[in-house]
Amino acid sequence: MPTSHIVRDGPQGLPEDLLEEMVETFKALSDPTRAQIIFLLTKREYSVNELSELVPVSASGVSHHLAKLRAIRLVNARRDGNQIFYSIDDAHVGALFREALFHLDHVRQNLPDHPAYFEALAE
Amino acid sequence: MPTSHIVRDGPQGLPEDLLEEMVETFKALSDPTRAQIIFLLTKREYSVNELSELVPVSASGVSHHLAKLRAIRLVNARRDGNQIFYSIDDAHVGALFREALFHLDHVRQNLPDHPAYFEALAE
DNA sequence: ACTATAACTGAACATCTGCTCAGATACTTT
DNA sequence: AAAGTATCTGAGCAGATGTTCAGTTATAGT
Repeated sequence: MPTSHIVRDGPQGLPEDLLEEMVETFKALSDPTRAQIIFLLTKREYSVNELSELVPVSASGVSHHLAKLRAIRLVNARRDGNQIFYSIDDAHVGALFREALFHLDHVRQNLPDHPAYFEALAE
Repeated sequence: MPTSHIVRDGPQGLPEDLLEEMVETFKALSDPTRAQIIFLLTKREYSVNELSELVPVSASGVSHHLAKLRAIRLVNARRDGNQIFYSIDDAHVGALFREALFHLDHVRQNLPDHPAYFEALAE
C-alpha cells in the first residue's frame, strides 16, 4: 500500500509534510491543560512544579505535556539546579493566540452580544 | 463536585470560558483532514462531494467534519439546488494559518536546514 | 410518482489521548 | 553517603475521536 493513509494533496491543497507539521502545532494548543501552560509560558518562564499548581494536573502529567511540547520544539527547557524552567522564545506563538482571539471576536460579532476578548492578551 | 474537572485559572491564566473557546478553535485545526478542508475553504467554496475527492475520506466523513465546523461557526453553508457549498468568511482563519507557518519557519531556522514554507500561502 | 444525486445522521468500531500511579533519574543539602 | 526535592518515564486505564456503514432527508429531472 503506497500512500493510502495519507491525505491527498492536489494542486489546491497544502503539501502533505507541511500539513502534518502544522497539525502538530495546532494539536499542541488543542488541549485545555496544554493551552493554559503555553499561554502562561508566553508571559514568563515557569518550573514544572509551578505549572502543576496553576493547572489541575499532577506534576507528572505536566511533565508529560512538556515532553510533547519539547518534541515539537515549542518550548525551551533551562536547568537551574534542582528544577527545570520552561519558556517559549518564539513570538509567533503569542501571535497565534492573538489571531485565535481575533477569530473568536469575529464569531461573536455575528452574535447577539459580544464580550471584549482582547483584554486577555494585554500585558 | 464543584469545578474539579475545570482548569484552574489564577490571575496569570486565561479565563476558563475563553480558554475553552480557544481550544475548540485549535481542535478544529488539529486533524489533518479538517485542516486540509479548512485550508481549501480559505481559498474558495467547495461542495461536500468536491471536498471528499480532495481528502481521503468518504462524503459521509466530510459531512461529519463540516457539521462540527458549523457548530463552532467556523464555516458557512450555502445551499444551491442539490448541493451545499461551504466557505469561510472569516479572514482571521487565514491569518491563523499564516502565523502557524511563521512559527514553523522559526522552528526550522534554528535547525540545520530550513525550507521555504510561506509559498504555501501565496495566492 | 419515480428515480437519481447530494448531503445528513446515528451506530459501531478501532485508534488515539490525557491522566494518574509507581518507580527511576538528577541534583542539593547535610 | 543518605535523605530530600524536582523532574522524567513507562504502564495502564477511561474517555474522546475519526472513520465507515446503513439508512434517512432533501432537491432535481423525467
